[in-house]
Amino acid sequence: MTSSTGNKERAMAAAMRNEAVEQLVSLSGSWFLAEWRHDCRPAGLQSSTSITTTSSSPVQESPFSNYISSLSPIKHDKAPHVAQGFLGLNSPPLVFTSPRISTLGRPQSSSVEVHQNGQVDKKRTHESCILERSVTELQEGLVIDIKKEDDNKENVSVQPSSSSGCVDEYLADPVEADCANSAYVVNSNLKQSNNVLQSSVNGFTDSKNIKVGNKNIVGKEVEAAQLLSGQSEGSIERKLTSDGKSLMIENEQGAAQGLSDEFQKFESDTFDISSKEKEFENLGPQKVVEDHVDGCNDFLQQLPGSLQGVQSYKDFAENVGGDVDVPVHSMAHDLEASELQRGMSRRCLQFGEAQPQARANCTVSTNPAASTSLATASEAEGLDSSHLDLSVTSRTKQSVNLPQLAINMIPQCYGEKSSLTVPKPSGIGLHLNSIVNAIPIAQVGSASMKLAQAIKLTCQSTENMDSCSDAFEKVSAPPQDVTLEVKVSTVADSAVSESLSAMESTECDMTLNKQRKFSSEDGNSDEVFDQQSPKKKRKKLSNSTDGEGCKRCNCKKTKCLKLYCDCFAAGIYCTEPCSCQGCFNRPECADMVLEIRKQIESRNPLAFAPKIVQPFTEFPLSNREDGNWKTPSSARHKRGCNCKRSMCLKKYCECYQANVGCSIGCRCEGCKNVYGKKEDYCVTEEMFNRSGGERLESRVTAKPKKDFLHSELCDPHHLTPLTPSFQSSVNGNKASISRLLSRRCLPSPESDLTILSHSKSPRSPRTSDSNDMCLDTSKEKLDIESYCEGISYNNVVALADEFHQTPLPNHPSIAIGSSSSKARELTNLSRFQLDPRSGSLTSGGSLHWHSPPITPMSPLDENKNLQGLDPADGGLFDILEDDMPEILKGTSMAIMPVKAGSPNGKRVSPPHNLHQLGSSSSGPLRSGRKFILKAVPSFPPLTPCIDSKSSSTQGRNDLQENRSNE
DNA sequence: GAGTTTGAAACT
DNA sequence: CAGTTTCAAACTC
Repeated sequence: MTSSTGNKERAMAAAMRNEAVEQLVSLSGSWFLAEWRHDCRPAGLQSSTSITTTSSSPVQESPFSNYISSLSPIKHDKAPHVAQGFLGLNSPPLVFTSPRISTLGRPQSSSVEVHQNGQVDKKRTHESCILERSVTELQEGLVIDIKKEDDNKENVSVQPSSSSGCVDEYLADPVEADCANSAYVVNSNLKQSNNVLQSSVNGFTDSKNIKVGNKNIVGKEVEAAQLLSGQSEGSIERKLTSDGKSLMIENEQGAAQGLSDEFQKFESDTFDISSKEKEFENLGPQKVVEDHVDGCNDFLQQLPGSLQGVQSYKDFAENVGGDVDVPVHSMAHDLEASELQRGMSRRCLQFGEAQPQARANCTVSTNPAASTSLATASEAEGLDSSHLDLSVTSRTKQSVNLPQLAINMIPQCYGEKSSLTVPKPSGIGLHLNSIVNAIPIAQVGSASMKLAQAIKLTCQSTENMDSCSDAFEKVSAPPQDVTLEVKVSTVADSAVSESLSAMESTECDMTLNKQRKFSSEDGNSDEVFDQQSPKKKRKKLSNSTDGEGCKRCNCKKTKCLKLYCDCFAAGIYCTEPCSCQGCFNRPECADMVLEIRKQIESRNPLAFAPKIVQPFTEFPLSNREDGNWKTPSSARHKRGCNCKRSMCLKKYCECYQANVGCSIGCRCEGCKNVYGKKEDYCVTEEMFNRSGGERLESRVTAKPKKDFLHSELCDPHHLTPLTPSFQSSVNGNKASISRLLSRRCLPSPESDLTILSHSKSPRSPRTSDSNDMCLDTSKEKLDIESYCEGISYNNVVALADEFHQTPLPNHPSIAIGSSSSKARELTNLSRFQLDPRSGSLTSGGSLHWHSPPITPMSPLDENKNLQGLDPADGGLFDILEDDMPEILKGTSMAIMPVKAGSPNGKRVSPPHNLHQLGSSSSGPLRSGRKFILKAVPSFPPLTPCIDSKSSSTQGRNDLQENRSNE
């Protein structure tokens, strides 16, 4: 009887689900759902409907499946991959899944919600009716199915979940669902681990109580006399799962007097009903739960005798939480074995695979508390991991083009939400995993998994795609996105969960929103997942900050396509650790990223230049005799900071954050930078001026120090003193010179530094080459030397490479620094992506090099660079400087520090002086570059600092000495 | 974990 | 170009 009825019920449930799905679609009005339904649902539905093997088919059928199939790696991976990912996710799945599942369950929950809204009464009545039916049917073993049908009718969503009798009922009633979930959980737990069960049990006392009670009852029934004679264990389970209600009914009817007896026994048991009830209430934060509970309670109440029975059930359930669980599990186990494999299995199985998980998920989602309880820390971690895994996979797939279908299907997925979606998938994954782990049935699960992955991928990819397509449009419509995300996730989940999930997923979509509302407290699993988990990760990771180079961003609105994003600014793609939302800074969106970069560069060619530049020279200044430099390193912030309140003593200050001292370029107020005060820097400059004052003066003349540093320095010409002679030489060897220059100039900021270094560095006389080239002044030589010292470009590059996390392919970022091998610097360098090839930035001047970042343009080979650069072209030099390793190697020289570093970003036309100089020396320099000067405070070009310096430092003296020597 | 502060980036 | 707004990180509670 039961088996046949169960089949019928299943069929009914499937039909109901389909209808429900359609209804949901219509209701939702989201084309997405419709799309999904058409494309995917069939498979999912089928799977759901057809208990057994649907899983695989659905995947294939769905576009997603195609997509997945297209992705060979994924395919392979899918099973394993997904499984793993899910597995990883699995742990978390509880959380995720639950929400999703809950959403799935939600249908019920939704219905429940409706009930809450006012349909509760209906529900109760309905339940009562159902119960009555069940009473009769229970005997037959059909009760559950009937209920499902009823529930399905009323609640579109619910039934799907309940496809199989027991499951259906669980699903149908939120409470039941919860209970079912708990039961499943328990079962799964039994299969998987007791811990989960306990957590679930603890979390869902209500549902558990009910379910457990039922189960227990059932068990008792079975034990007692197997009230349902002839009923298979599965049927029994179904009855049990169906709810205490049915049991109650039975009790009332006396059909299951044995049960009643048992109930009485339970009552007699130590269980405190009141406490249970309290728990129940507590547990019932969610409307659904409450509704269920209420409904159950009401129903029970309606049934005079039932109440006690119910209470007993509750108590029993509680007991079950502890003692009962085991027996129940054992029972469930056995039953599961039979049922799962049988009819129940369908739902469960299909679910099955997903089922346990799905249920767990459902429970979680439905019952926030339950979810929370269920989600153990480990699980949460698992979720995170799963999430990570997903992200990883997505990345790995980055290149993969999502099928447009998928994209089309999920147009909205992109954007922040996409990110959200990802997690959900993970959730799915979890389900799958759990399924896989728990139940061998994996096949279906795998299929669903595949779908889920595909969906995820599509979502992500779509996001990317969309983002790409949309290009720069800002992500918006958060609300929609959310829903979409939910849908997506739900879809994925559904895929995972299979047929049931399909229906449920749609419902879930519907319900998710509600649930989220409900569960907002819990934190929407999805959202939480998306955000919180990332945050957590982020925090964890953030500490590490990738080891060094990479910071993890947490962008929410910029999509990681603006300089606000550290990753984007650093010319690297966002990575897993990032907790950014709607991130487009991914390989998938390389085109988009490039465009944006170009745009930004167009506005500020140096936008992507390393912020921290090491002076060519390590600067004598800092470490050298003078000792004036406090900064640990000679490095300085290219643009300088603009701190007003932090006094450059907090990480708000970019200089401080980079562990570099403030420089002239800084506009900070009250600078107390421990790494070097601006004043000190000025002093050094002064020294420089004095030592090389001539040059400086020529360069600086009009500009404030900063400007001076930035622009002038950048300009080789400015450096000029050298220029004339230098030029001559330069002309002869543009390339060489350019190289040299480039080196020096490397980073604009550096340029400043370089200049300083020049002035300061007097001491090191190193480079023979440099000597050759130029340098008129010994200083220059020194500078060069120092520069050479500090930098071995190659070293730098290597370091940078090492540190590269995810260098943008083309990113030309220059690692200037080379300076010594300081870890910090390295890190800095790592941040900047060096162009491995040339190491140089290409572009002339500020302009191009950016493009490279993304695109591998770097083409500029050194040669090109050199050529392009022409010593004359200051801009190129500036930019290139950094890059040119060869230069460093080879010539020493240089002198032209051009730089680029435009200080705050404002562009400055090349200083006239420079032009003059440059013109004389080499016109090109001037033309090319844009000088970005921050507003230089009104420093008299050098003077103020110089003045301050007066006291000054040995460095100056040294310089003077050097000069004198020369 | 949420809210505030800070300063860079972006916008007008 | 200056001023304002937006943004994300850093910081505080």
